[in-house]
Amino acid sequence: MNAKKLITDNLLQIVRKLMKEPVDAQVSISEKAEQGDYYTNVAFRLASILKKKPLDVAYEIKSELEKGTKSIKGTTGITGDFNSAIDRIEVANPGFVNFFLSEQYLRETAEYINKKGDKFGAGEKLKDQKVMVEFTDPNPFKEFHIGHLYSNVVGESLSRLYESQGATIWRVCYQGDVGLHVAKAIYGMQKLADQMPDESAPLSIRAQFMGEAYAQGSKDYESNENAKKEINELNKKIYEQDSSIRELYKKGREWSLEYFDSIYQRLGTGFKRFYFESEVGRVGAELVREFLKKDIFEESDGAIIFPGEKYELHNRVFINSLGLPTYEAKDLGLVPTKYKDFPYDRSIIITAQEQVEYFKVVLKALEKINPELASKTTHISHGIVKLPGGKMSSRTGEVITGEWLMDEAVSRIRKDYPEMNDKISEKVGLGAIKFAFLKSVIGRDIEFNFDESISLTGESGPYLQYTYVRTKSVIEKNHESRIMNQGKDTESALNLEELAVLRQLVHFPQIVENAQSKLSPNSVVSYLFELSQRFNLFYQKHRIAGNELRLELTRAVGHTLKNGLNLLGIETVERM
RNA sequence: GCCUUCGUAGCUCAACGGAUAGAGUGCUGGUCUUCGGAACCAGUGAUGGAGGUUCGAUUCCUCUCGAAGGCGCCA
Repeated sequence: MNAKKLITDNLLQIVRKLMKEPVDAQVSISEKAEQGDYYTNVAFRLASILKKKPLDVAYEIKSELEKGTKSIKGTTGITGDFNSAIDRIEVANPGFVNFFLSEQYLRETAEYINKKGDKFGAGEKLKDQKVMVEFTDPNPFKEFHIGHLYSNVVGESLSRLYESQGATIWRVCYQGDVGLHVAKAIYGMQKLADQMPDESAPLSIRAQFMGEAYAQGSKDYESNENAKKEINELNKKIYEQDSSIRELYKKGREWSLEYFDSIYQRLGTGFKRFYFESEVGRVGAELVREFLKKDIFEESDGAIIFPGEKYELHNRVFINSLGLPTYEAKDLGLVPTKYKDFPYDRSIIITAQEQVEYFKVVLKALEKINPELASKTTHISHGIVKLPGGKMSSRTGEVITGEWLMDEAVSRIRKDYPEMNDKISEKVGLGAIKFAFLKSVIGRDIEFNFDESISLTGESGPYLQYTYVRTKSVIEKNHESRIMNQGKDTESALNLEELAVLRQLVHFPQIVENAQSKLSPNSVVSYLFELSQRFNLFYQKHRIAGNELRLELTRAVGHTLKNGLNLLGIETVERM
């Protein structure tokens, strides 16, 4: 199955023969049909060392390869032999060596994929690895906005990519249940007490009330001196777990968490553990005080800071002058707490990019305290979701919530396709959102415009789901009409469109592996879209029913689309 | 002021240092005796600017212009 490995191994032998020093022989996927299925640029590297022309070296490599190629062991599945997998080798200006897969190999690929089914695309690179992934991180008492939704979609997809390579994943979520925002929300709850819904009210009503309460408290905090004082007092009470606010605190926290749970369920994320700031603050503060004695931290203006400036970063306060742990200290305390629960090989923390500089400092402090855990921790940042109408602000209540976006996408689908049932429109609507979020590189901002971003045609989630449905439908129809197979058609050459599809299918496992190591779900998105394009063109030009090879190919496309969409957290439907 | 990230078609996005910079959308014009038209085909159109490194630069380095984010008691 692994043609790339076959080429690489043979290439390495040749390189070793031509060169005294080891040179890395890279084999890449070609981008154009006339450039074959794989190419290597190794001739360029050799040329500068050998002081020859790249083109001459390329020809030399080609003839060496043609002279003696060996099969390799361990190539799973089909043809593990170079000569039957590779149809021909071509040299192209100014020194590329291109490899063309044989038709036999491509035909066998479709069979191979159908045998693998749901497992096609999976690898074992990270077998036995334990990875903890922290993402979404909304704050109780505040709303779940589209930024959280984006973070969730990114985190879920990265988790699935890790899982596809054999890793054991713990999804976790870290939430701020103490702090000024909570005080603001509780203040708002008190002020709006007469509007507070009953316990028995629907979740959406209670969640909406919490959003309003926070906005109210937030507004008053800035415009009203007395309110500000009062909220600061509330904040202290929260840390002290004062009985006067216990009821409201409990209620607000529960409502929020219940609401978040309903969202995770809808999105398909199963968190293994929820962490709260209230539980890691003390651990963090103790760590800071302990290492204050060892001069890792310093006292400054009554606070305890980490002197990031010593390491070309910036200073940050870990314990404020009131003696309370800041976010920094809490994050520090979170690390060993996590590790105790799940002794990971790698811990990934996903946040928006505004925390990039912040995390550099925290991780530097961690490095001084616990180098081992620091080396296992990676911070990954994603961009923010930008709205055309200006910035989103949760302080003023001008937010787009995650739920609103999901509902809006689903109702858009319902409007366009009224006969579709609710279960399907839900999957298609969420698919459109997830696709829109994952098609760009993680780390860049997303320019969000509902009409353009949540597309139902062209490069979109629904297009891929539609293509999947089409593969299913065609196979089903073929079955119903009992069109008998006209023979396996092994003699006639594959046509251009069949070739295009097969040559795309071959690369899926490599794309997945690469997407995991580069943390780029967007490369899976591009791949699946191109596969769909090729399949739809093939469908347009050729009749599938009654032709065994084409049916086999159609099935293989179906499996690949399903597996690929699954990596993006997008569900397929059988009908739409 | 300092630090980080980013400037690619009208718009939204791609492109391990590789070949003629790809898509979607928009606009123009086409395809149907429907195995699902949420489809398919053709045309249109781009690397902010100036240097440098390299066989080769959207990608790496320097400068410059522009945008976003961050910079001790928020998270």
